Amino acid sequence: MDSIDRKIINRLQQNARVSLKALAKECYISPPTISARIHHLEQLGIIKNYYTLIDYKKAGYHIKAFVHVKVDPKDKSNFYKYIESIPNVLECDCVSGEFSMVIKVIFESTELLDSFINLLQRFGKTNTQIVFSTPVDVRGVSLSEEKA
Amino acid sequence: MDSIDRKIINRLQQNARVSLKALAKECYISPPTISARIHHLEQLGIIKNYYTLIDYKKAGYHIKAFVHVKVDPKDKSNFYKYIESIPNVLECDCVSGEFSMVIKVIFESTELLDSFINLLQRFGKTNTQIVFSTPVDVRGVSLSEEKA
DNA sequence: AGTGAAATGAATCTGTA
DNA sequence: TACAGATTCATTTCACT
Repeated sequence: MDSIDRKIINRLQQNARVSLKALAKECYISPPTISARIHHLEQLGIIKNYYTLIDYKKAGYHIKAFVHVKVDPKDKSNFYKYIESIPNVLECDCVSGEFSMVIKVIFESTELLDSFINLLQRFGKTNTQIVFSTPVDVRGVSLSEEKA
Repeated sequence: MDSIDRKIINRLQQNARVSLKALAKECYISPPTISARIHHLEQLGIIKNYYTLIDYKKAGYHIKAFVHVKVDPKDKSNFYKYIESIPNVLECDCVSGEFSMVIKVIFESTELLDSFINLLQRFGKTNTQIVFSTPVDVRGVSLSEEKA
């Protein structure tokens, strides 16, 4: 991981569909080298996936929420299996604090969110935050492009 | 938005770098048509961005956390400007409940997270959840490909 | 690791239905 | 809206530094 790799990663985070040619120009190295570096970063697992961000509201998902669940440690593996299988789950993290799980979900309506929460109750107490607006939408980090 | 558009969106969410040719084959229509549909979806704002998901730990960001902040409504616009400018912020949502803001952040160390939280105090009371593990990492929704 | 030139393969443009 | 064929453009391979 040198400064060129970091520059490549930064550009790919901003736009995953940027061409090798454009990257080559910006990094002052040739397209074959860019290609080789990207493959290397993929192999190392630093680049995990190329993902398309869509407007969920325009796709009919009007409700976004963070659902917190207090899951008993012994139910964790069942919980993980269940939560993975729900397509409405956009992310799930195990965190410190009273509620051990944070789940980011989207639903077409509050009714569907409600029935999801009801199903979750079997794993433990829940607490839900409805999202009103998103001042900073899903984005990547800018890695420092200094030599370091 | 017909079933072909939904199929295109689903594939792009799984892999933003899939070729038009591959998409054309899977949707049983020609590459130029795929291209036109994608441009149309971009124009409508349904497709917002193509984004690369990286392994933050491997990039040196060992700490991920959700920071909740109780922001006074009159400070909101200052808060938005500030939070937008911090590269460590991966997402920020305005939510219901006692703490009006949820910020997803990554940092190289707990010390850097701590100094960020200190700076946030000027906007209001904070509460932080450190992420231990991520059972479901950032992903998209599968839109139904049925005719509907 | 890096390159330039050739070969391959993909995306766009033009015509047309 | 959709297509097929021609052109343009990007990506990969390869021989070489």
